[in-house]
Amino acid sequence: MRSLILVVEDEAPIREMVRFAAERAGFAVAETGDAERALVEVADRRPDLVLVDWMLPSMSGVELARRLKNNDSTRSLPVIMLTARGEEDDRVRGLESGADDYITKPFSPRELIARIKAVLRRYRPHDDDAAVVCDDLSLDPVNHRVTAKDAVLDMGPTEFRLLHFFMTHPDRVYSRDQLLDQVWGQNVYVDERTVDVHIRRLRKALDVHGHDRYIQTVRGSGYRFSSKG
Amino acid sequence: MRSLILVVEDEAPIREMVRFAAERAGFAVAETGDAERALVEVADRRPDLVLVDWMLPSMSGVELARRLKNNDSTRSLPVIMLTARGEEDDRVRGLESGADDYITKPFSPRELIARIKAVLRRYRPHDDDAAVVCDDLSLDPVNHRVTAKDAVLDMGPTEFRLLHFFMTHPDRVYSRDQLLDQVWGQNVYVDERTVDVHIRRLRKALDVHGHDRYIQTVRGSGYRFSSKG
DNA sequence: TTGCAATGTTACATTTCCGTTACAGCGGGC
DNA sequence: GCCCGCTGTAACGGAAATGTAACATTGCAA
Repeated sequence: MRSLILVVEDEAPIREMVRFAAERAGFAVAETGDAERALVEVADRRPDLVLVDWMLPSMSGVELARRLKNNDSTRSLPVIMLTARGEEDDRVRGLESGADDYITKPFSPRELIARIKAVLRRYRPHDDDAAVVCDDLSLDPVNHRVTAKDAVLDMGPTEFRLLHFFMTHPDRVYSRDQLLDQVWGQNVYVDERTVDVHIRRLRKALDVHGHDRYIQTVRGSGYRFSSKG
Repeated sequence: MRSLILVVEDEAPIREMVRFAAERAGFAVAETGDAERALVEVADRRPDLVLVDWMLPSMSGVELARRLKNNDSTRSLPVIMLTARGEEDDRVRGLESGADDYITKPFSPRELIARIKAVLRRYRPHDDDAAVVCDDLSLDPVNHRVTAKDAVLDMGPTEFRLLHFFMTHPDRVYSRDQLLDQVWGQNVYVDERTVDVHIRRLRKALDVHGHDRYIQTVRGSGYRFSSKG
């Protein structure tokens, strides 16, 4: 049985409707009205999906979504945002915060189910937390640590996620768009050239002694990580 | 230059805004108010994306999306639906009809661009990525790499696309015009003699040892790629 | 063979793409 | 509050790729 967590302020109609719809779709529903509490629930229950109301007492829904997406252990958790505001700027901020989709209130149970299914369908589950080894490199997702020949490499979070993606998908060219999708998130709208900069930073971090031979540029297409030097 | 087709009834604000946003994002915009006409435009212009208004005179946007998704040649074409607020049931039908996303009016240029980019990013992996092998040559579209007897051949992007087309259409004569259409694009006009130059460059790249026997000149007609030496 | 048109080859200016650096904004930790 | 690390954007310079033109060569026909 799949499960979802509903984070919503005290709004009886919404709560009842979501419960009705979700249970019809085969989801177990847990709910809380407090964002801090929601973080604990997520860690505890490990749900398949989180529904977050835009307005929350202690923390905004945007902030909650952002926190979930900034945490490595919850990044792969789909988040749908509930919002009453038709003001488009807020909706963009909702998407940019990392939410995978949003629904504008009022909405029907049918729409909710359709969106849940759509999000789960297009969501690709992240790889598990197994350590990854390529040639001389060893990456430990749990401890956020990369070592090359017993030397611990220093890099930022984005560079780490980028390297993690590369090491789990080696020897294949990825466009900047695809990398943004996979490493930054599907609803993040940043300039493609940002990838270049982080590639540079990652190369610098990997370049312990001598030239980095892992990341290759494929002109006009993107970048490729080579598993064997 | 990427292009999109906007299918919308006579609504000047929407049309102007989409045009503004799309051009800023580097899209050429073609528009029509008629769904039947849109199907023709799609076949003709082969756009990268279609924006469909939910309300259309001759055919509903839902119906148009369904038709596009039921046709093999247009199935991989991303469709975004534009819909007025408050019709959540319709929005569900929009998603179920096969549209890849929808935007609720009113929306900002920023949101539109974000959604367009997200949808295109999602679609990129559906590119044809089957390896092609002819005689001694092996072409890998994913890695943009060509090998001949374990030797990696070095060539530019245009030469690569040219060779890719040849290897997927061997043993047939193509005129310079046809090659420009297939390899450069339908609405790009460059001098026909440019083909000669790139043929030359490709021949040079393929000419590892001895004379290249793959590309033959058919005087007065064009070039032919021979699958077997 | 000669002449002409088609094609091969090379050179070069322009454009596009990428590496690199600098910097401002933002959030977290103290 | 302040400092500091991380992030995304902009700007600049250089390298690769492209398209055009000029010249050389080939092939066909008269």
